[in-house]
Amino acid sequence: MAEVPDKPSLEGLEQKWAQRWQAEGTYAFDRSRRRDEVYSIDTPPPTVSGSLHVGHVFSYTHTDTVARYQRMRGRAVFYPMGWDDNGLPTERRVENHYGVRCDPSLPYEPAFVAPASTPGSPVSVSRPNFIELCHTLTTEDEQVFEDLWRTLGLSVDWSMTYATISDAAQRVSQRAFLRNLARGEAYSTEAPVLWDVDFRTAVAQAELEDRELSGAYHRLAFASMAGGDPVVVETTRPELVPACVALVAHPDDPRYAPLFGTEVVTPLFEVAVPVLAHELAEPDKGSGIAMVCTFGDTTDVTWWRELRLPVRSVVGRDGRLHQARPDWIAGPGPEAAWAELAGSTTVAARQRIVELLRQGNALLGEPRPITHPVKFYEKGRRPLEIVTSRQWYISNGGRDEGLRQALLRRGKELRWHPAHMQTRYEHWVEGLNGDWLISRQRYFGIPFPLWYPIGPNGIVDHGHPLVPDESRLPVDPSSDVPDGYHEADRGSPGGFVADPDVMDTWATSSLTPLIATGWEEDHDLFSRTYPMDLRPQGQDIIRTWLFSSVVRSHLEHDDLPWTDAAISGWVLDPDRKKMSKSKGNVVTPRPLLDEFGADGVRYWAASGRPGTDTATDFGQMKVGRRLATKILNASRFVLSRLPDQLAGDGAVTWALDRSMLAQLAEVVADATAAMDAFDYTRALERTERFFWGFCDDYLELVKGRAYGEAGSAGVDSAHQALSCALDTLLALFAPVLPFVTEEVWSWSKQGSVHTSPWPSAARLDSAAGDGDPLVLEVAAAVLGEVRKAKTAAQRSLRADVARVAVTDTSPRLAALAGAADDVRQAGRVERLETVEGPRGIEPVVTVELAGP
RNA sequence: GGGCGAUUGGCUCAGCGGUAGAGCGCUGCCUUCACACGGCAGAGGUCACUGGUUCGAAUCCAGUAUCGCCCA
Repeated sequence: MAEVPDKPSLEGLEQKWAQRWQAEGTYAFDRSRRRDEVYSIDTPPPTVSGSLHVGHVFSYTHTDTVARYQRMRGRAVFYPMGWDDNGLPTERRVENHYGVRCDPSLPYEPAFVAPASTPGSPVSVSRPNFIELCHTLTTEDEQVFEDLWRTLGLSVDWSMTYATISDAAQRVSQRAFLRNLARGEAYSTEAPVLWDVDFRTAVAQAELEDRELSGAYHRLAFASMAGGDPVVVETTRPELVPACVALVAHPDDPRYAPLFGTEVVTPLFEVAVPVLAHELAEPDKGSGIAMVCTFGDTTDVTWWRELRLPVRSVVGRDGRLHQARPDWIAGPGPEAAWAELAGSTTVAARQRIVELLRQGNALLGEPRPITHPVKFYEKGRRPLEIVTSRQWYISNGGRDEGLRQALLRRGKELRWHPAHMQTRYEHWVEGLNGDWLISRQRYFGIPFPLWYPIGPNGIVDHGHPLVPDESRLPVDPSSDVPDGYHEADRGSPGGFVADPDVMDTWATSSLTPLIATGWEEDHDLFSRTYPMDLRPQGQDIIRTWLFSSVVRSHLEHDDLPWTDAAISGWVLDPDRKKMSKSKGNVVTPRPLLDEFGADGVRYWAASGRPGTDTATDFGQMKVGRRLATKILNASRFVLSRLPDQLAGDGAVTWALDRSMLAQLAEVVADATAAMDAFDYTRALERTERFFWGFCDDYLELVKGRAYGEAGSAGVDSAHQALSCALDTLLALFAPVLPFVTEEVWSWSKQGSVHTSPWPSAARLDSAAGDGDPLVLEVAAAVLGEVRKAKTAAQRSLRADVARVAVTDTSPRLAALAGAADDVRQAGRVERLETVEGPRGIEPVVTVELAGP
């Protein structure tokens, strides 16, 4: 039966088995199984517009080892793939790829064909055309990802694939939003928001990052209306002087206490503003008194809100100062000053106003250069501005202490791997300072399923949005019409207007546990897969994806979306530097798979425990490939020795064989415990260490007997033990090395190793009977001494040995006796003598080689 | 500024209270009938530093330093 190739090879295994697995439905989810028999995985949907790098391979392999283990444990594994093709990253890629720019004012062109090559300046296209291009490109990108995943051997059920821009995902996303709205968890409000002037959209707290920027403190003189010396303010943003609404100092600051309640006059613009007290003013910073502008930074927003200050906005959504003169700037001097600044960017305005201040003797001394942290959108290139606009929010505990505490409790309920990642979650939730801003002023995304009534007076009523029935979802309010209205009512008094925004990507991807499991779309599937078991993801998106998913499930179902979260570490470049496109050190996975094979690359990936940063290590991939080759060859040896039908009663009787199985039983127990704790690395290490010993020692010791050289005694036992050990080892390696194990499995068996049962330590223990691990240990040690003597004498390992004398303790000699014949055969030893030493003696092995 | 993690042979890492481990690399040997994309063996470390707890610390505690990441 065994069809063992003469020259087994790893070449082509990926293609061969990927096709076979697909054709045979090896990884198909069995949806007849009950929830408690299912293992359900919330796979991170990769951003298909992003470039593939070795980090993807790393973390997705981790998840796959868990999936494969659970499958072998008898669970029906629900392991779908998703594509995150919705949102800003896709828009950017489409803009760059085709050289286009979306202009929502243009009409749809049915015959539009994308430019073949990137022209010099972007071509403006209508919103529907733009969205078509997004769909076209993401479809291509998804195919590239899927091909890679198949080559890597991810055991996903490809029939369950979802995309975050699909109709089903849009329905789920809009439905979840409408329910948030109905329960009062979603609301819109007009408020200051952080605004990226290049992307022209609001951004959420979770998407901010601080960057160190060089700037300068400018000392500005504000004349006091109470008389006396001017008040000196130090600011990094003098261009915001026209937006100044107050000065604040710390309430305990004796320098400014006498001024509280008085007014000062802003330089150049001659606006009277109050001097106020607030704890957030830092006496050590600059002159200790700050200019409050609407709005220069987030502290300004706090002061504006808590001190109930007016809004005097000067920066527009394009990042430029308004053209029109604000009405609080009046008089010849101020108006002339404004005219100098109107319409310019903040950077240009800053330069100009410094000159004007200097001319007006309001600038004291020269600007003092500093570096300071400035808030950026994580994908942005210019500092964020703060503008006031109407936006949609979902409660996330940032403004509701009860909800915050509930979400912190959810974080404690979740089992984190590694455990310390929970701290990241807690710190984030504790530090939230506002609700979750989910609206984005962009195009390729899921629209808010909302319209607003327009009063007879033409005023839009944002307080009473018109919502569709859930059965109508998904809706696009820009083309669909609210119930009870006609298209002709759009935009007219007494009619309606569509919400123009789309939801942020995270507002949809926070719902992947609901999208993947078919919430309200496929009740049967949902009942078998939700709540899910595992969320695997990167540590960088704990505050975004993980947290927002917890928020949505908590609000929608009052539960956690999964029981376990496995957080993977970073993949670093070969020099342990973090990979980034800008450094140009990104390693792409295709060439690695070609060079080392999927098993080799997976072996490297599996060396990274959850949460551990791991350097890209070609050496480890080479080692993995060598291990795969070794498995191939050792298996060929074992299987080619075995008869078609194992003879005898199937019992393992020989002491050495029983010893090996007893050792293997320990390995299985250890590996099983490790896999249960998501420690695939330890499971692999234990298996691998045993396997090399198995090859170096046990196979050498058993070789002669398995060949039948020593007569029939123990032949059946050897065959039985070899067969059992091989099956066990293949199963233990299968989660990490799916291709080589499947290939070898197919030489002697029907079906897939990946759907065979995970080995049982108890079964091996029972097969080992009274087997004592010490037998193989001592026999291997003696054999090792024999090899060492031959190596030292520069002789071939086949050289004959006249005599071996072993001095050791009684129990160890007794163990050796059980394998004496095997040791003599393997070492080509003529005489094996033993001398019993006292307890605690160090073993001594004397080897006398035969003549040359 | 606050927090989290790391610091073990040249490199990558395991060990986490009882005489320092693995792989890679390096050196030497072996053309062995499963494997030369191999095998066997050898050399190589005062476990970052300073204190403390303990009969005993790489392992527990405190502090210091360096590195990485997260949040201000």
